[in-house]
Amino acid sequence: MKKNAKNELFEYDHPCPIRDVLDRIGDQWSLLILKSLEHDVMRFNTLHKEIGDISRQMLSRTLKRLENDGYITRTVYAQVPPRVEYALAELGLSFLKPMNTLIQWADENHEAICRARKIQNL
Amino acid sequence: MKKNAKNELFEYDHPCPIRDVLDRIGDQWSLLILKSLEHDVMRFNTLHKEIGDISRQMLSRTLKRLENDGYITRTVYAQVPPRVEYALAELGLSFLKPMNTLIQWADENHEAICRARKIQNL
DNA sequence: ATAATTAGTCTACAATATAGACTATTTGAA
DNA sequence: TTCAAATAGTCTATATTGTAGACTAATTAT
Repeated sequence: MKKNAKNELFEYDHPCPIRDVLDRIGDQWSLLILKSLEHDVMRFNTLHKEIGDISRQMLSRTLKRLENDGYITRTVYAQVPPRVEYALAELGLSFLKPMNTLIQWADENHEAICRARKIQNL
Repeated sequence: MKKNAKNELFEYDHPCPIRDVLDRIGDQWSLLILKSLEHDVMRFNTLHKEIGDISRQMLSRTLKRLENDGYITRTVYAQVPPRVEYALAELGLSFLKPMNTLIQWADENHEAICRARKIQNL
């Protein structure tokens, strides 16, 4: 078990970096959340509405994981009703580049995939 | 509902290409499978062993989806015991580029993520 | 007094994934 | 002959995960 810069214990789950990163951002929601934060700081409910079909529980969990991994920051303002803002952290910012390469590919190949895809319940 | 080149009906799920692509490859296993096929054609059981912690059912399902979307091909040889080979199709091949950009990022930032990460059950 | 607002949490239920037994068919060994 | 081995899955009972929507606390606006 190792320690980070702040002398906290941290995990080093997989010897394989791909696995380690994918286990976190390779889920249904992480990329969508990061993409939503690309241009703006966002509040919880705004994200919830923007993404549309995520449950509050999953949004909450995914945000916590992303924060814990250093992709985003969470800032609480001492107000009522509460104001909590999520923003990309340095790591999240640097992740935009490969993520957008992926998204660009998706854009370019969207039609090809739709054409290849037969109707089936898979 | 539209038709593809072979005059089959196909789905065009989302107006948003990112969603449409992510719904398919943004799961726990697709990227790992595609990565496994990068250099070699592979058989079912070989993939199962190589990935290690995927259940046969999920491997089977994910392969079907990847095939259905045109990322991979499935070739059955008339032998006993059966021989079924999975390989990257054109779309899967073209997907390697953005995927490897992502993987390279993962490699480069693996340590930073581990350092940022505190031990928690998230 | 009451409603509206926010960022979540909680709970009962629904959907999804897992492990591991099972299948059919042939070859090769005892 | 009879048995084991091999392959590509499927099936089923169980375990894990996700969902919808009610709920909370605190304050402002009506």
